[in-house]
Amino acid sequence: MTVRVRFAPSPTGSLHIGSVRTTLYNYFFARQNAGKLILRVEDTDQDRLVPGAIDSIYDGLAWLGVKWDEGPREGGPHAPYIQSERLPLYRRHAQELVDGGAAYFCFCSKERLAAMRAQQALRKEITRYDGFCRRIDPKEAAERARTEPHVARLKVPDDGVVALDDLVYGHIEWPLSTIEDQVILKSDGFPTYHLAVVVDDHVMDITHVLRGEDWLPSTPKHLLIWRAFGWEIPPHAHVPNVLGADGKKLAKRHGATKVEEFKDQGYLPEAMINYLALVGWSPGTEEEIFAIDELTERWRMDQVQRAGGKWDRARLDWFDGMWIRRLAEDDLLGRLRDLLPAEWDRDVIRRALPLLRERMRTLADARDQVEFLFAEPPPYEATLLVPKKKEPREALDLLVQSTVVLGHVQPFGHAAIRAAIEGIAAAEGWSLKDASHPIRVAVTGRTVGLPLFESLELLGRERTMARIERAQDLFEKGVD
RNA sequence: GGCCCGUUCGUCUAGUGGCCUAGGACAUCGCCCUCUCAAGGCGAAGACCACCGGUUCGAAUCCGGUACGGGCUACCA
Repeated sequence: MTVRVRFAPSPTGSLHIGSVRTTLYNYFFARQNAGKLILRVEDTDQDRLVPGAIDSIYDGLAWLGVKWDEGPREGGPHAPYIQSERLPLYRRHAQELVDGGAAYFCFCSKERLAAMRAQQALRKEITRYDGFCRRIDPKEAAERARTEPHVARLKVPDDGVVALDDLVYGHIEWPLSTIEDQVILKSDGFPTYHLAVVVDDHVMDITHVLRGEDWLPSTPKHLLIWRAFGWEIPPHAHVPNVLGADGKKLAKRHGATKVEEFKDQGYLPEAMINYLALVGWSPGTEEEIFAIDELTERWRMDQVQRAGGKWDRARLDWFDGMWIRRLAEDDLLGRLRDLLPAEWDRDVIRRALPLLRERMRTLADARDQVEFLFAEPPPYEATLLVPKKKEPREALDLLVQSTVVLGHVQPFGHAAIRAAIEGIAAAEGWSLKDASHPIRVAVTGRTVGLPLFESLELLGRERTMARIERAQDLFEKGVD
């Protein structure tokens, strides 16, 4: 039997990094078993649909490089893969349960249900459906169902237990007395999630249900539905959630949660995958840099953590830096393409790359770092040119000296430039560090940046000199 | 309230009865390297393994309880 797993997002928003992590685990599992990964869109709640959500799922996973075998756009033997397009299937199955006596029609109004729950809460009882419509004769119920609005509810036995041997969490039991007669078909004719997942997982031959831990509490409901149909229940594996820093489910208020936000911020998909895979799973060794194919090879279900993991941006940043430094030069350059103005000379950027890449946390950092090579430095105060413990006059002096010397350096390469500046520094009794400072500010407008001598080489003699001379002019007003 | 799950450095984690006076990584701090900033190297600090009790010659590891945290408790998924 070939392994078939699925990821089943609801199109209620943009692709969330928490669901990406779960999707990743499904992907690893499918791939390492030479199985199939299925994308199924669970849009049974028509009120919560968000336009563009499916695009976001496709875009996000495409960016990450996660591929699947069957889905809404790629089709497959069980199409359609969007639940709202499979309505007759669910209705038929709900009817089958009603006919078999495992489910029944319920005509209770929302008002009655609300009042009932309020009463129960008041008496400090468990709030659950009281079985009012269970007592209606099936024939009468069928008759009323023709004209009256109704839902279908699963008839849950009053006592006994349901149990699951979860591949991650182990054996779990639920007393049936705490589970209410679950709605399986809503009054708008749509199935609830509970009916739809079970029917689809069965019909689509899903061999392993691998999903987020937050589904654990509804699992007994699903188990009961599987049981009611008399279908064989596939193994289930729940994986812990990705949490916010406060330990609660990761949500918007914790900051960026959509993959597209990370893409836009210049993160590498490799880093995202690497980081995310390691929240909730560990190879059991001390290695931690893994490409998606290595993860696919190494990941094991029995190494999946049970406790939820907190989102840690700083750690993601570290992974991102590692991956930026691992990328081949051409590759890095390619990814920078859209982040840098087209008119910036790619050859210059390529030459700056070795200096640049160690200073990037994300791809978005590149622009700032190399901007001085293509544009004049932003305005700055003359005082910025003066190193600590030096006088403005001394700084001006040094700049003057440097234009003299840099005018003759041959060739205008970093080694010769360095030697020249070292020469001035020695003559003036300055440290190289201090001597570099005014020149760096003159040329870049900043006190920190790429290595200076290489930067000057990239800039070229003419522009270097022009900028240093302009810096000298700044002193005209200020000094004596 | 009820049901279920969880609990090893701030964070991600190693650890499946003796190798643990608990290892690694991120973050933090210091030193080195060094033209700045990074990167890199070295080092420090940081966890009485939630707590209490039991089993055992021996427990982070097994058992029970408690506490705390989380999830669910909808005609949401």
